[in-house]
Amino acid sequence: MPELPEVETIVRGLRRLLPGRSILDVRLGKTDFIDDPVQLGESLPGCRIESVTRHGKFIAFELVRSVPAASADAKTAASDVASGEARIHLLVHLGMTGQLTVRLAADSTPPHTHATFVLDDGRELRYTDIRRFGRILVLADSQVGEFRDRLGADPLEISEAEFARRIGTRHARIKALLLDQRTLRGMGNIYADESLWRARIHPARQGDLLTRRQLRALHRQVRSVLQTAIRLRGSSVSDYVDAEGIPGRFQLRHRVYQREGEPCTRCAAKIRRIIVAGRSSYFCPRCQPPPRERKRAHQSVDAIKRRG
DNA sequence: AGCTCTTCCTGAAAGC
DNA sequence: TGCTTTCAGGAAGAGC
Repeated sequence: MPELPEVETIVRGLRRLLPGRSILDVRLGKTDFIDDPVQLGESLPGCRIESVTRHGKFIAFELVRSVPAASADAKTAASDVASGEARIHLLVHLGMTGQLTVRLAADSTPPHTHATFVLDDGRELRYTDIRRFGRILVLADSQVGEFRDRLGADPLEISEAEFARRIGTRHARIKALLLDQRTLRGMGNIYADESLWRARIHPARQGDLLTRRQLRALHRQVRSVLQTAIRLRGSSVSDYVDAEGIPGRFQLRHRVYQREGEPCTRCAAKIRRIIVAGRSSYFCPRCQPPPRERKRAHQSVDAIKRRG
């Protein structure tokens, strides 16, 4: 499943292929995962791709209209985006099984290809997504700031102090916090588990019960794991491939993810799997000791004491 | 308000 | 063997 390193790898690939190209046509299959398919089809043709960036797990294409929208009639003129505003943004989230690839128009189209952006150089940008957990939306230039602000900090850019402020003040379990895109943008299940193992923190620990030392270790390991994964072009589990259809190699470095029952590479204890925040969470029961089972009242007293 | 649970979807794998 | 059931997971929205 694509998380920050996979999306970053895809963005870097697309960045070499797309800026300068124009979108001639949009073809859609199933559209239940697209915010406004009519708007998507009407507002993109005639746009030139200026840049490709990443907001958390969203891939963002900055588009500039080089010719007037074909259907700028009274009906579509009411729409913010179609009404001739020059700069718009196409945002794509890959969900679980989404793939965004650039192929020659003549190349065969794989099943579950639900959006095809026909380019002006004989190629196509294709969105393929078996489960359709992804999302495609178009935003006016004026809406992008607000959209970004609803997401949390980028884990590669966040300072240790900001990390501690966002995580160390929260009651939720650390695994839930790492997965919450409004806290940090871009973390997913694989890198949450791998970071927690490296920082020796149990996934069910509460954010506000982590020590300063643990917060510091987690901040460091989150960044380290993500940077290493980007270097190896992401993790290919399930069906992830980058913009050129190439799989990543970080899955070979996984220490806990999908290793239930196998020995911990640090201490040889058997890796366990539990459900935290509705997600499979893999951890080493010896390196990552579980929080003590305590009654709620005792937890509160402890939390107050710890805060001093 | 803040946190957790449920739901969407498909294909792989387990179960019978 | 072959059909049926179960499960995985990102994030919106419901529920507590």
